[in-house]
Amino acid sequence: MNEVRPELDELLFSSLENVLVESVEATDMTVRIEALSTARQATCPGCGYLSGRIHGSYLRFPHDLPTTGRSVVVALRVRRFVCAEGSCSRKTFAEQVPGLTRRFGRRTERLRSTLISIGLALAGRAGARMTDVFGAPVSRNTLLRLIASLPDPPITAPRVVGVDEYAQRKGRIYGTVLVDVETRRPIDLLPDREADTLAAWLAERPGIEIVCRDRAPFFAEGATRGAPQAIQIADRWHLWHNLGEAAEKCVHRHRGCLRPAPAPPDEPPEEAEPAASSPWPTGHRFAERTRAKHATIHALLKAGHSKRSVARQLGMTLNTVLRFSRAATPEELFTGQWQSRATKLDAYKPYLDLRWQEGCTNAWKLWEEIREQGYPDGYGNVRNYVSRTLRGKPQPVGPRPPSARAVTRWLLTHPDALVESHRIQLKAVLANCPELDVLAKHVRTFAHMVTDLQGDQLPEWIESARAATGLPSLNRFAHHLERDLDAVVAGLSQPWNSGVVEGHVNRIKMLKRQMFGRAGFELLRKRVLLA
DNA sequence: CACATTGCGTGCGGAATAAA
DNA sequence: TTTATTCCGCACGCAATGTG
Repeated sequence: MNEVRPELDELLFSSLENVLVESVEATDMTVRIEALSTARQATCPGCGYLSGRIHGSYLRFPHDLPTTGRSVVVALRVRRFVCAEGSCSRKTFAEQVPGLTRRFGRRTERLRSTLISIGLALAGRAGARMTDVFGAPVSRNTLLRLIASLPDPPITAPRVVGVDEYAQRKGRIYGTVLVDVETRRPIDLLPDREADTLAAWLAERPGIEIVCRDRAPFFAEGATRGAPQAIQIADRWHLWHNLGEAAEKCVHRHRGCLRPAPAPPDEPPEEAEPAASSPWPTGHRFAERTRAKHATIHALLKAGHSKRSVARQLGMTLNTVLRFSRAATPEELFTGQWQSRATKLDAYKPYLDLRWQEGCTNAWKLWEEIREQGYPDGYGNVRNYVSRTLRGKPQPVGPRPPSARAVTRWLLTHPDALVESHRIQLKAVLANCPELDVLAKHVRTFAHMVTDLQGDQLPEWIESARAATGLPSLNRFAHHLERDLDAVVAGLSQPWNSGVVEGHVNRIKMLKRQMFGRAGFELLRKRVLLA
């Protein structure tokens, strides 16, 4: 046993000197390590002087890292020293084993730091559940308190700083994240998004040369006041994002142009379906009934039955049978008195067809829409039209038109990265609508500016975009850029990419989701900066 | 926040040890 | 032997830590 001891010290407290392990005993649930401190002297926490005069000793029981799911307790004999320093206010003090214990600590330092890591990664409740599994169960409060006790992370003075907002409570409470764009690390979190707060923060760090921000006015103002020496950059991520939003609005406005022009795909079905000339398309109930009757009557006549007998068998008037027998095809009979009579709905049918193609199959909603446009009658006829005519038609005559969002995505994707079929569809849409084609050209030149750092071309781009007719959202976007021209030109000319900043905003969103409800801003801040 | 647990500071007194 | 000093265990109250 005596030869084992030094090895146990090595194994259990390898990095610690002055700890001697006496014995280890394990039960089902716990492991108990008997150990004692062997240092000759200890430092008085009151005056800082070393003392070797032992006053007494006692056992303390710090919890240690669990092994194999069993909790570990060290039964550690520590000594109390007499402080010989006359000027010191205290008479005795308890020794601490550096790296193992701290004053008042109920856990070893390594268990403590492990719990802190769990807290930083998972925060309160989730972390507490983790510690159960881990074998050192603690409450969520303890984890949060451990995080709170962490020293404030040192805030470095960055050269290129990224600024963005994040939501603590979406729509209500917003804060500001600051990122060192060069090291890609978050440097600080501010509890609000006021220009004053940002200005004060920046003013304390005169070394800042470049501020990457979005075009929110409070950040522009804060940066101007707090870091007048710095170049402001409207970051490219946001520029591109905002362009995307403007583009989607434009496309949505022109959503009527998205249906591909009735070119090649529409012709073959027309040829393949000569019945298209018939006023009653297949699928219509009346037409089906007439076709069925026509077939039955002609079959019976061909089988040798007399017209009178057929009429008796089918419960029809002789006249009816005569009418059917004279018609060679059922289509000849599609000439009822209601046929091709004008209805009040006629004026709205093209609109209804369009909406149906767009995917709106809710008759009530369609009725509400055309009622807005002046349709005087009730819901009934609209329902009939939808259920008989539109629903009877196999809905997509030709491919469904792409959604505004899809077209926007194609517009914003580099042409080379676009799938073949999307490229063809996009080409068709642009050929169909000159305004969208203009939009596409602007998006492409903007993309070129963004990727090739061609900020000097911006004024020209803005002028052209503002003049583009039929694209008010693009005009507005260009107008906004013009108002922040210097920063945007800088953003398009500098290599700083602030996708980094956006990444951190997303990470905060995730951390926040794991954050114990009342833990508050300070804890969130520590987790963002330390985790 | 209220409450429980446990480390800490302190003094007391007996035992051990050293010096007179 | 007496006396001084140190060691050591104990009890008590305070305060830091931990829990729900």
